[in-house]
Amino acid sequence: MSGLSVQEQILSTASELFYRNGIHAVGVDSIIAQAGVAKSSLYRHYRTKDELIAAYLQSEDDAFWKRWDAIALDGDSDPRRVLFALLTWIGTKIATPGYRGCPQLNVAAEFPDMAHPARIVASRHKAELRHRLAELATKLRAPVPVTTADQLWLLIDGAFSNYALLADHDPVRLLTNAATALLPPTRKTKPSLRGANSSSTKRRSS
Amino acid sequence: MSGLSVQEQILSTASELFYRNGIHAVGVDSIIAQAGVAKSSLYRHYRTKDELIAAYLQSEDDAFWKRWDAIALDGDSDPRRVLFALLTWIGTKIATPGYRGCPQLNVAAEFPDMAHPARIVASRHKAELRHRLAELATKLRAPVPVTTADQLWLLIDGAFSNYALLADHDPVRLLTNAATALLPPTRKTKPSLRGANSSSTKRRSS
DNA sequence: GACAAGTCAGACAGGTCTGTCTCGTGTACT
DNA sequence: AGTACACGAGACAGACCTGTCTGACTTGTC
Repeated sequence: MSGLSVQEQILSTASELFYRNGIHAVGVDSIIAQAGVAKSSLYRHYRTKDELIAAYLQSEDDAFWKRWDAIALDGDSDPRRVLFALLTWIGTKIATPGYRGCPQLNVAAEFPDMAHPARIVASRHKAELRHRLAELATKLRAPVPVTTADQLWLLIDGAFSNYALLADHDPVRLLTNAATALLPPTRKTKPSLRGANSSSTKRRSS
Repeated sequence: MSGLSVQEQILSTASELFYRNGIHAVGVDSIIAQAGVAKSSLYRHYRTKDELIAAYLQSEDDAFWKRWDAIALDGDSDPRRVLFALLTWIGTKIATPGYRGCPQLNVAAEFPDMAHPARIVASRHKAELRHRLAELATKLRAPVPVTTADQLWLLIDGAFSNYALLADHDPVRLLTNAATALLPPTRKTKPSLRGANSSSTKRRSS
């Protein structure tokens, strides 16, 4: 019924448990129980639990960029609209019930050792985010693209980190408004882009 | 020699170990060993480990606001200089060797349960940060103080979360530049341009 | 001196953790 | 038919976890 190979089943189950409960709170015994596989199967496909954690983050990384590309390569060539679509996607994720923050940041917070295999994946993920934002900022003709990219980066990860307190405060609008403030103003006297974008919602209350 | 009461010694040692290694990686046995106290003493002052974790975050909260007030109430009444002094403090912390991120965010990432006593302390801490930033934004005459405050909040926590990748990239300048871009311009000119001043400093190294 | 409380030291219970190992079964391929 | 191997089930080792309990020592107070 599952249609997944044993290895896929292990990774899929581990990912869900890791993300929902945190790494240290999830033992391999509960993973194999929920996945319905034998412990020997888990250790055949993953040499250690640490390796499984790294594989979990790697799969999250893959899924993240796949979705990113689906939005960025949507056919819309206007970089500003692309950025806002990406921020809308991220803000929507944060407001989704069951969301628990960025997996990469969560694991990084749990493992101080920068040499941990999962930590290496997480660092690479954030470096990639930084790189892609810099590309976007360049297309957006920001005066110093790397600086603008870093500002957007912190904004996004700050939103990820505070998902619990932000979910009720329209993170989409918060992110898009902030991006508008950080980006160079649109030249032509089109008065349309100042926050009316993507979130024509009501005024925030408090 | 320590001059600390047994309870203070326990909390101090636990705080250091918790912060450096993460909560789950630190057992009470290692805390009492390093603190040089008996296990019964620990459990006399703290009913459970969870309570000790909450006390740890509470003490970090206290220290954070004490330092914040020392900067904010320094005698300088210009809110813009106050904000920049605070951001400089935070950016400097991030670039300090041994820094491991915001304790509140780290613990929050490790404990999904919002009802966990430590999680309650962390939520209160971030709500307080949000509140104080809103006060500052009001003094700064931001058009919508709460929005500006939230943007600064995400910026700060984004920097905290990425301390490892940011330490080598001048977090002080990144934060202050971002704040400049987010705040209303200082000059009494028309409030039409924003963000153009973020590139007034010298070029980033990379 | 008597008593109470704080403390240290450590045993102990009951559970969980990661990782190894054995054994029996199914299955695909030759 | 024979072989190789992935797999499930589970015992097992050795370590670690939180929390309780006992006993001896010290200190302060009456």
